[in-house]
Amino acid sequence: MANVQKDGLPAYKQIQVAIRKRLELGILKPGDLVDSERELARRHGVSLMTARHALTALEREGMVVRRRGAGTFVAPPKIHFNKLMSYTEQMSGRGLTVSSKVLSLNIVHTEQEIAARLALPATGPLVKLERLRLSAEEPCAIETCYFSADEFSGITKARLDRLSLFSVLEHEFGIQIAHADEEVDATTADAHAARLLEIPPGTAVLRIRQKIYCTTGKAAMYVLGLYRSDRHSLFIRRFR
Amino acid sequence: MANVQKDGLPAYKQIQVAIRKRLELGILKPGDLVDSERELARRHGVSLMTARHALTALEREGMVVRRRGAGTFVAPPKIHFNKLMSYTEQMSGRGLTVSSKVLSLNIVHTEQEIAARLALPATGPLVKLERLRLSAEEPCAIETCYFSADEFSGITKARLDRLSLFSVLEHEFGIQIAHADEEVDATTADAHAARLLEIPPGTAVLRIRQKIYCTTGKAAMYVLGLYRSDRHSLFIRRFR
DNA sequence: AAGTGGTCTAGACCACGGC
DNA sequence: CCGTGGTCTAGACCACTTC
Repeated sequence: MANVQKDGLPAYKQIQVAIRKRLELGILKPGDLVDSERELARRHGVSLMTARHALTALEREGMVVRRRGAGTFVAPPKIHFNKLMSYTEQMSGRGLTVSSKVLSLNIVHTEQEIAARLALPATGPLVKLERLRLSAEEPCAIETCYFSADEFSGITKARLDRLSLFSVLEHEFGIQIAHADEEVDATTADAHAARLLEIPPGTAVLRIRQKIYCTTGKAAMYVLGLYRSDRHSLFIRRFR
Repeated sequence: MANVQKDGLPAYKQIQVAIRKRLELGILKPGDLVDSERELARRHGVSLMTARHALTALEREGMVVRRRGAGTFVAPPKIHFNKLMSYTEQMSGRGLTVSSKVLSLNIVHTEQEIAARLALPATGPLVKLERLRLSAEEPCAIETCYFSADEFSGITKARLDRLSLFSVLEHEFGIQIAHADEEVDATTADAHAARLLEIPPGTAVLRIRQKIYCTTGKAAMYVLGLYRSDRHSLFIRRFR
């Protein structure tokens, strides 16, 4: 049968990878017509539903646009909508060099509200990791992460200077990150944040509170981020 | 065959409606186990893939959470993630009464950048509709919409005071809205905006620029929104 | 072991777009 | 008209969770 996954990757994801590669190589350019569902199915030796699955997911990422009767087209910009990526991943995907400075890393017992959001005991020990994110040597964002100290012990300061927190969690702790629910609003930088971000106090910044879930359905991490609004926009795609 | 759509609604959407109704009636509460794919398929007389489609889409809206091996559960909050809704629709969905005040409604020829974003001629006539959005008599947002004056002529000031712009476009102009690409950032209210929103100048506000597309793939409208950050949060769900 | 979601097949008909 | 995406069938096996 053709549905044997000889490698670990499902067929529909392999199709996505193939399309993404054609985009990176410049074979496909924005506006171009992507192979139709039937064409993809034939070429990859899969059924229509599988080829369809690949394209539908790519559309939700904003990579392609599908139009009934017309075809599937490569979307204009190179922005990944609705794609959960760590700061490191997002920025390096745009060719920007990023670095992080760990401002503080300690264990707290007093953040009852955040512990509750992670469905942990109110006084449960939490790792609180505060990092300043820099891109091209300029401070851009402050991210404060909270996660269970019991589950993720041994996260060292040294690692997080260069590695993505996501990759550390995924590779070294075997966590599979599934999705994040985010609350976005605007606020003004207080004195502390303004000094770190090198902006005047009272400047508007984008605030994002993330609750990150893993595939088991558990909330694994809570992140509070403050982003310089002159350096950041959030791109999202919403469907009717 | 069972796949005849005797009414206009596809089977998978009918299943969604049924689940949503059970939630509204209180039969289903957050945390509850939703019918499994097989159960839904049997009950609605559809195939597994169709029942599955219904649940998958509900998950992307944040209404349910799916866990392999365990089941599908009703998600805790009552927030619709990633669901494109007009201001009117969003607010009335939360039981808030909204009203709009049309600040200006005229035709402009000078907004070249916005015309370009809508793929219209640079000097093409654009309807510029500026509205103040109020919720419970309090000013909450300023929304400035731009759309082609040629295509959408006859939009009257009177209608837009109470009707959703989306519903006017969809019902009276036969437009089917498909999705919106949005750019979100933070900025400070200038004197004009601050006066209208009744906040001190310099307050941080959430700025959302929307490009709204219809099912034909055409960009139908461009919207610039300024939202009081003490009254608004944007909720989104992103996937890995 | 039983039940769940995740992937997949090999077809089908429909609605729509462009020629 | 033909090709496209949108919906749908009636099954199948796998990986996983729960008991």
